[in-house]
Amino acid sequence: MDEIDYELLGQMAVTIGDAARITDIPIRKLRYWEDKGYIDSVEEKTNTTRRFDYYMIKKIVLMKELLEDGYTVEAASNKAEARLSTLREVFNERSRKY
Amino acid sequence: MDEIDYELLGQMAVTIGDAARITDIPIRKLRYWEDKGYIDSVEEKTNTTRRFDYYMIKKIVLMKELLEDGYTVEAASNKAEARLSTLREVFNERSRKY
DNA sequence: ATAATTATTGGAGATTAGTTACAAAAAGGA
DNA sequence: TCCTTTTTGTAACTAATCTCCAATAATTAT
Repeated sequence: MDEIDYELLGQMAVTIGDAARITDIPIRKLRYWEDKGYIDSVEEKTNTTRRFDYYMIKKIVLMKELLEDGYTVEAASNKAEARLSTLREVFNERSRKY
Repeated sequence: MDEIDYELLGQMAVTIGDAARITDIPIRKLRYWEDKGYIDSVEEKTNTTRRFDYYMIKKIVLMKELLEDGYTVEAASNKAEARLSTLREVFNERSRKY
């Protein structure tokens, strides 16, 4: 009962407002990044409003650091993806089925 | 980069609608349980709407099983708390500060 | 310097999701 | 039956998010 239940974690996705607060990236910017394809929100059947899962929050935080370091948004996205590849696999395996 | 970041996880709380979907407990029932003090939503300064964190989702799922097993809501709540005590400690340590 | 590309931001108007509060209906036990 | 626990309904309201059209910065290229 100590380890994290990935089945549950995979289903826990936060709203864009919460994502903005957690990552300290404005809502407007998150939507822009999604428009451009740098980040993705979970596609759901039930919800019409966006949700961001643990992996994506992690990626956004990492992108933020890379941007402060001088990378372009695209480069930051690519580098973040590369660094989080193992985490992503875990999330792809146990992806939520709404 | 493989392990779960509890700082992040501690901040990822879902809406009541998502909690209902994830746990398969009706929204109305979740509110009733909260009214009675069997479960708690995170108190936030920013949000006026409820949020349930990983620990609470876990507790709700466990309560559901115990209820199906014939326990009363109160008993199920107590038993769930007991079983998840170590997980709760982790969440208390690294509680989110909104 | 001007033009083109990349990145960010604003706001109106509509929609969805969540809130409380009062109330009623089941279900279980003494 | 009576009392308590548990669950559910709904109305009226507030909060949060959505899309879409557009504008402004900032950076890079010619």
